[in-house]
Order: sequence, then C-alpha cells, then structure tokens
Amino acid sequence: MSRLAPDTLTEPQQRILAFISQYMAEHDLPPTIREIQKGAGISSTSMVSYHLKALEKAHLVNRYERRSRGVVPARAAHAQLRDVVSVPIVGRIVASEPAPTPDPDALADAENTIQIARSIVGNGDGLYALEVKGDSMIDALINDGDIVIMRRTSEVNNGDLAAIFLTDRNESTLKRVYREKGGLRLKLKPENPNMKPFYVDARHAQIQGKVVCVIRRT
Amino acid sequence: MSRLAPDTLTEPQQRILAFISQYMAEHDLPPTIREIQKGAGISSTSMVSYHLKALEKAHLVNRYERRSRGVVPARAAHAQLRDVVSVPIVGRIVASEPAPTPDPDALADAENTIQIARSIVGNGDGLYALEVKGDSMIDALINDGDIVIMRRTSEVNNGDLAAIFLTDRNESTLKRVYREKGGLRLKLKPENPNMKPFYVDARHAQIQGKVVCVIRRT
DNA sequence: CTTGACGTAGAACGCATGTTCGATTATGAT
DNA sequence: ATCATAATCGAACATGCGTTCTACGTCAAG
Repeated sequence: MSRLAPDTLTEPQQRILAFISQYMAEHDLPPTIREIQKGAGISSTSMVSYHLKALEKAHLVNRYERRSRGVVPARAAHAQLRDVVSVPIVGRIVASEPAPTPDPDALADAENTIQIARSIVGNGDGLYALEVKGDSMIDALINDGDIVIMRRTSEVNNGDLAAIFLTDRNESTLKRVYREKGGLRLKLKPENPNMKPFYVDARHAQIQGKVVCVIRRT
Repeated sequence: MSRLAPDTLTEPQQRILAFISQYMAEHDLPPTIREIQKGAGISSTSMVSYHLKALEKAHLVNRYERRSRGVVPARAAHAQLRDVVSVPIVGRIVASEPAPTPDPDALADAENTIQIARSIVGNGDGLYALEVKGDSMIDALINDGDIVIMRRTSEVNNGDLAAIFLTDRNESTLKRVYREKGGLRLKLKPENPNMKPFYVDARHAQIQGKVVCVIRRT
C-alpha cells in the first residue's frame, strides 16, 4: 500500500475521505457536499469545499467541477486500477505438448476467462491462464484441474517458476529455473522439495513464461 | 448469469441501461436524468423518468428518490455482489498444531487480508485463510508459503478437501474425506495421486472446515 | 502590535436536477 | 368505431446542490 503522505492530512480531511469511501460502498454513488458535511461532522459546506480542495491537490480525490456528487476517491477514478483483472484461459497444458501461448487476437469471452484480484497478480499486462490436465505437473505441486496464471516473458530471474518447453523431449514442464555455467546449462528444480533437480542444455530449452499464481478451486 | 426477462425490455430501456453502465465505468458516478436523456438518445426527461420506472419495477436499477444521480444499476446496488471479497488470514497452519479457526472479533485489517475474486470463491460468508508453513502439507500439493482459503463448516460431503484435526496425533492435515462403515471410519485421501490413502477412527478426527481454494503466489 | 496565512461560519446566489402535470398521439383489443 | 392503455412531449415547479463572498477568530513571524 503506497499512500501519499497521509500524515500531512488533517484529521477532518481523513474523516472526509473515510466517509466518502464508506458512503460509496453503501450507496454506489458519491455523496453530496452537504452529506459529507453531516457524515464527516464538518461545520459548514464551505469548510467541506475547503478541505476538498486540499484533498484534490493531494490527488486523493478527483472532482467534476460544478457537478452534483462530483467528488470520487482518486483510486476509483481510473479504470486501470480496478480491483479485478480478467485473465483469458488460452488452453490446456499437457506434459507432452508445448504450453499454449496467448493469441493476441483471442477475445476474452466470459466462458474462457478467470477473474483474479489485482492485489494478487499486480499488473494485468501479458497475463494468460492455463488449465492443467492430468497429473503431469505433480512435481510442481500442481494437479489435474488447477489453473496456472502465467505472464508471458522471455526474461526470467534465477529461482523463478517458469514454463519451459524442452525441445529435445518435445514437452512442457513447470520448474524453478537457475542458469548455470554461464547460461549454458539450466538447472530445473521441481517445486516439490521431495524431488531432485535435474539439468538440461540451455539450447534445448525455451522459456515460455513465468508463473505468477496457481489457483486450485475445490 | 440470470437475467430477468431481458426480452420484455423495450429498446430504449436497453439503451438507458447500457448507457448508465458505460457512464459509471467511465466516471465512477451515476449520470443525471438529463445526461441519460442525451446519452441514450431519449427525447425528453419525462420519458427517461418513464422508462426508469419500468426498469425499477423490473429490479434492474435501484433508485434514490429525489436525489441527484440517484439511479444505479441493480447489480452494483448491494455490496454483497461486489466482485472481490476480502478474506482474513487468521493464522498459519503447521502440521503439529490444530489449524486456527476464525476469531469472530478479529478485524480484517489490510495487512492480514487477501482479496479474492468472488467468481472464484462464491459467497464470502465463513471464509478465512491460512498461510501454510513448511512442507507438511506436501501430500495435499500445498507448499510452504501457499495460502489456503477455507470455509468454516462442520458438514462435508464425501470427496471434499477438508482440514481435519486428528486428536490422537494432535495435528492438522488437509485431505479428501470419505466416510466409511456408516460414518465410524474416515478415509483420508491425499490430493497427491502418488500417495496412498489412510484411515482413521471418526471419533479421533474433527473437521475444521473445507478447502475452497488454494493460492500460490510466485 | 501588526501582518498575513490559515482555519471557520453562515448565508446567499444561481444553475442543476428530479419530479409532476396536462395534453396529444399510437396501439390494440372488443 | 370505441375505449382503455401505453407511449410521448414540452413546460413548469420546487428544491437540491456546488460555489462564492463576507466577516470573524487564531496564531506565529516580523
């Protein structure tokens, strides 16, 4: 949680901000100046206006000038920061096949989409989801029916859990990746601590994306 | 998605509904009657009012009478149907200890809360979350650091994945539960298909809740 | 003490906005 | 054709509501 200098907010300003949020959670529409006045215990409408100017300057609220109920908390103002992100389920992952990668044209229709709280996955860019079939991913502690949220990227850091397509075996797998011997060799370590890591030639492995989150619904 | 007889909606009514949703997505506050009039291409404010009455009767919008911008789509009207639910993380689960159960008094402060899309967990009632420490849950395919979303319940169906406290061993575990021998014996089957099920006396086991979802952030 | 910035109050202004009402015109069943 | 019902329109009304202005009090710096 990054807050913009909350300590510099006067106590009535904090009350106003809290009241607006509470009011919107309750009514799904912002309060009027006078409702703020009563609800936050401010003595006059001009005082509300006064405090609102300060909150606006601090980018904590957005205002539509001269419009009724035209004050909304800044967080709710831009749709980018919405609390859920829709991730398209682009296919199934099977050990014997390359993991599907996102088709840019694929529209995110409701049936093939999973909603994830943004607080879990962060930025929604480049995200796609795979449904795991069979128990081929058992050493990544992933079972039949699980949903894997992936972020498409070529760059992975040591220790990232990633989807790797092994060209010599012609199959995909989910492992923690560590570069060794100057990047010539990859150490692939199963998520399951009971299993031993193994090693592959970096030329025979291609990284398809990193795992952001694993979801198992029961 | 259950819609209430959408076919009986006249075409201008559909336009109004669509416009309100679009407007709210854009501005985070509902439109005025006159904005609806222009935005949905209605000829007069009284016509908007007229159509709004119909939409209200069909429970598609909620209205605050005589309040400015007092028309909100019914879906957004009750906070119950919000798209995320906040689940309190009430503690950690360790094999050698009983799993913590939710403290009703515990306030859901931001630090100890996880946001889950409602589409994943459904009803938010009775939900709590546990953070898994160590690899004691490895046979449930759950690793150190994973978050388990639980629903507090005494009733479990055969095959449900549940947290069971074994009184004779004084430890908690996550297994699929099957009642056998008329409920006298419980069959506990690990989520991991490579592991064998085992059996306990029902009198020595108490069910603490069922697993709704497992989240692994990476 | 003076001054100026800041916080406070209350009232008034003026446009915005939800509502209502009477009148007029389809629509559709009898 | 007739009658009831639904749909439409424009205008007017009363009040909701954001804004602004003036006056006053407080307090620290010069």
